[in-house]
Formats: sequence, C-alpha cells, structure tokens
Amino acid sequence: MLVKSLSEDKSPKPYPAEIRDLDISRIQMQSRPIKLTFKLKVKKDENGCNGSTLPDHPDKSCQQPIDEVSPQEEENHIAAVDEVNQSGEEDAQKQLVVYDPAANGTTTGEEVQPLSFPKKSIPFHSSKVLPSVGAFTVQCAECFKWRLIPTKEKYEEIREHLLEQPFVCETAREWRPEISCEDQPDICQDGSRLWAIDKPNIAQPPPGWQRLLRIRGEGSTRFADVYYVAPSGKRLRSMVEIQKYLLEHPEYVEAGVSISQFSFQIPRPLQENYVRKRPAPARITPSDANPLSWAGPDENTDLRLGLPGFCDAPDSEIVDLPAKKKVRRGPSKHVFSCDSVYDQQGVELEEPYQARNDVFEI
DNA sequence: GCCACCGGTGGC
DNA sequence: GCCACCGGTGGC
Repeated sequence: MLVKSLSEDKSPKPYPAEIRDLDISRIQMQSRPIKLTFKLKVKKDENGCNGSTLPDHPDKSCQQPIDEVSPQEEENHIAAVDEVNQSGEEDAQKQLVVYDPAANGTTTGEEVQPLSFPKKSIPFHSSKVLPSVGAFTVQCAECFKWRLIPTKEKYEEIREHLLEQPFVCETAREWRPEISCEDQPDICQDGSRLWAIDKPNIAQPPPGWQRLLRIRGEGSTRFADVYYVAPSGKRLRSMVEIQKYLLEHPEYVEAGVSISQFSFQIPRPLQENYVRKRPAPARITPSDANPLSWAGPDENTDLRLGLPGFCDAPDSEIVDLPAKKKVRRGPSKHVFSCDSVYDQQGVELEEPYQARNDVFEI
C-alpha cells in the first residue's frame, strides 16, 4: 500500500456506488499455489516499469537488469507507501501520491494514475502531519506489475485470501475490464514513496467495524498501529480490548462477530531504519560503571557511528522528523529501487505491497 | 478531560 | 528482531 503524508482524511470517504456495489463473484482468481519464500531475486525489466505513472520521479532503476524469478518463489504481497524524502526541497515536504478512484476513472476502465498533491500543501514536517496510506496496490503474481486497488474494502477483500487466491492482473478486470499483464504497471517502486509490506490473509473486519492503520513518524519505536473501530465508535487497540469489548457487548457475538476476525498485525516498512532500533542492552565496563564518566545513552548513537548504509553513504542525509529526532538516512534509491518490486509479488494496501523480505539482504 | 500518538517492556 | 500490550502525555 501507499502511505501518504496526510492528516486530513481521517474519516472514511464514500466511494462511488459502482465501486461499493462491485459484484465480487465476478472476480477471477487464480488458483496457482504460492509458496512463501523470501529469497530475493530480480526479474528482467520486461514489464515496462519506466516510472511513467510517476512523472515527478522517473524511475531509472527500473531499467536495471534483474535475474529470473522462478514461479515457485513467487509470492503475493501487501504493502503501504509513504513519500520518501528526496534531495533538496523535497526533504522538507513529503509529496503525496494518492489514488482517487473517482478522479482516475476506475469505474470506466480508464487507466488509473497516482495523483500528486501540490507540494506546497503538504508540510510533512509540521507537527501532526503523519504518513498515511496513499494507495492500495497489489503485485500481479504472474507479471509482477503493481496494480492499484480502487478501495480499501476491495484491498482487504483481496488480502484476506491472498495466499489461496493470488492476485493477477486479470483480477483487476472487475474494475478495469481491459486490464492485462501486457499493460504498463500502475505504479513503480521508485523511491518517491514509502512502501510498507502488508501481511497476507488478514480477515476483513466484521460488518460495521473498521480497521485503521496509523503510520507512525519516522524514527518511532514501531512502524504503525492498528485500531479497530466498533460500530459504536469505540476504538480498540489490542486483542485484549477486543475480547473485553465483545464480552461487554454480546450482541456483536450473537450477530456473528468473532475474535478471529481481528488482527493487529502491522505492515513492515521497506525503508531500512524507518523504525528506530531498540537500544542494545547496556554492557557494564569499568569506565561505564563510573557514574561520573557515564553520559547516558543517546538514542541515535547507533546511527552516528557509521553503520553500514548510513553515515558513510555518499548521499545520506539528515532528515527532520515530525516529532523531535534527527536521523541520518541512507540513500532512498537503494531502498526503493524497482528491482525490489520484481523480487516479490505484492498487493498494495492502504500500504503498498512488497516483498516481505528484505530486498536489501542480497 | 479526552484521545491520538508515542515509548517502553516482557515474552517469544 | 518481532509482537503484543498498555502507560504516558501533549495537544486539543
């Protein structure tokens, strides 16, 4: 999924009736089994991933050759994306890429395009502006191209059965009748957005309930939080709270709501070090033991000590974080190259779908 | 006072 | 390192 830096869209927006009333039975799902594997392989850029859908961020990395991916290693993915800082002015403002089903003519089968918000309207580093999901995308299990999913509901529906029913381009014909693997990808992993890998097979929330994903700011101790909002508006943030709430409101259980319909699994950011690492346990040395010489842990010490991919990176940068910290980051291109897209199959959720494994390990 | 967000910790 | 949980708190 694509995560966008937005604070304004907290309330769900109604989708056009044509989207809401999609006939799910018409979805063509592929039954080819998918193995869960996290090896990183790359595929030759035969898919036309040229960044054409992202005019502000031409994706040169898409032209790089990639190794073949065997079908047995394919896997559908689910992910989210936020804007990644670029150099210069864009460091200070996160450009939004959003997907607006109505504006993109989803119901008419026209080509979908990510939209860019006016940069000036997105003061990413102002307080309270956190990354949020900008688009849902799923990677085709056959051609590896990313396809935008028109609604969160549709995305949740695909995600729920992703392992048994891998997503393929033909699946998108439900809302784009002409789409096929021959068409250009809807979106590329080009470093202009933050991508997060969602987990497959998460149950759709019960009718009337909402599952919210809140992306935390960079440098936080965790990437995101999941909340469920009950029909009453009550916000629940753990399985314990869900269980308690259902006990206190047996009418939901009587209506068929079960604890198995809830999951607090969060996606993972593809960007390395988006989440602040937990400090290693302090080791007591003779000098450390001297209270006069011990200065206390600096939460960013590890980032300043030249860890691989950080301080020594030619284009690493200091980024202002929404909250307070400054974190030195490595080159985003490495993190978000198109190569990684083709390493995996994915579903873009509220968050872009990516290979769940770490593209960076190889 | 409420609550969205963040930090921290225990367990695995 | 990840996950689950929940306390703290700043901003409203």
